[in-house]
Amino acid sequence: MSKAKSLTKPHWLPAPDLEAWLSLVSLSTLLPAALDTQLTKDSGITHFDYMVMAMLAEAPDRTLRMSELATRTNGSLSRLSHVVKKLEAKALVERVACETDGRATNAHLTRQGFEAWLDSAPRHLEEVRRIVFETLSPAEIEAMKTISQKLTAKLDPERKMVLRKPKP
Amino acid sequence: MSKAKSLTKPHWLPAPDLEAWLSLVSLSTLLPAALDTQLTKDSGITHFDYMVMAMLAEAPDRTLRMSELATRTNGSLSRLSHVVKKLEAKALVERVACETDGRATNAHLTRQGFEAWLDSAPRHLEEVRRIVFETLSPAEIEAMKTISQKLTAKLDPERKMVLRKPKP
DNA sequence: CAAACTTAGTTGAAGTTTCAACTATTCCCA
DNA sequence: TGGGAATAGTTGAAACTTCAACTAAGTTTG
Repeated sequence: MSKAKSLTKPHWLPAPDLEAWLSLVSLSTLLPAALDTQLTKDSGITHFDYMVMAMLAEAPDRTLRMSELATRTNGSLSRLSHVVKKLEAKALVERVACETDGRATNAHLTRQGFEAWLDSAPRHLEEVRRIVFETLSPAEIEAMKTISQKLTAKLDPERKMVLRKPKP
Repeated sequence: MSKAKSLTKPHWLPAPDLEAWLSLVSLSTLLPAALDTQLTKDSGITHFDYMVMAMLAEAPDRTLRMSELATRTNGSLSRLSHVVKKLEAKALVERVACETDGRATNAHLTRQGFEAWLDSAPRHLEEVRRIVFETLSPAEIEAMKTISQKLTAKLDPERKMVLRKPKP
């Protein structure tokens, strides 16, 4: 007998794989939310703001090209541009035209921005320790690193997610 | 000699731990973005929309309480309410007042919503396979599950992130 | 049983992110 | 060398999420 369009539900992933997948989805939903909550509450910044400041703080001269900063924070150039504008309004970052390339802009973490980052870091890292390093064994931490690196490599094969293809 | 406020950078995480942590941060930034991109392009929905429909599709009667649905999708009730309103406007979901509890609302996946989900699932799962299951060994998949479960347990100790504490 | 509290959900505003369009500069190569 | 293509970045609008305030119904307890 012929069947009408089937209403069978597509668990098209074997049950154990589905469970593993959903646990990863939960993690990548809850983790960013938790980091934003902690940083907003304690320091009035988002986790993305924190990462922007952290990457600048570690860079020579506390300065990076916008596009390099976008790559290091895994953000789009547009997202970064909006966020840097906001941080500039708070005097935490300033933008300086690049002298050797007229198209480029350098983002520079101000002294005040550096100190704000320095202030926020201990409580943030405390939270990171609490969530991750108190929870996992050294072997699990190593596995987490390997797995995360393999997956991000698949997600961003060129190590450059800031790619933008214009229309034909 | 006494020092002014130190400007030493706080790598307050041992280098190997920092590397492991940053790889997890990258993953939980890039993964949701990749899922949204695939689903938006192929099916015009976000990953959160997909999860809402998936959870309803698997539920008896394709129906769940809003608060239960929020828990299963790891979203806030407010976020869910906005999204269900949007999906209702597309006739993919409908809201039905609960008869046994006057405060509660049931979300129900319409026939049309179920078919839309069914249409989107194969391409989505193809992407999930490509990203995760083609990339990791069975042992790594198992490790990913264990690690994700431990971390989400730490992030959401009550299995109920929809908690809201009113002011004193 | 009624006041106080808790639970369930919605809403509008504010903040954030994405998307597409745009400007300006540099690179390439014929 | 000059014109097209690629690169770097910005912007405003639309879409999405969070936050705080709010309504309404159920629960508890003095």
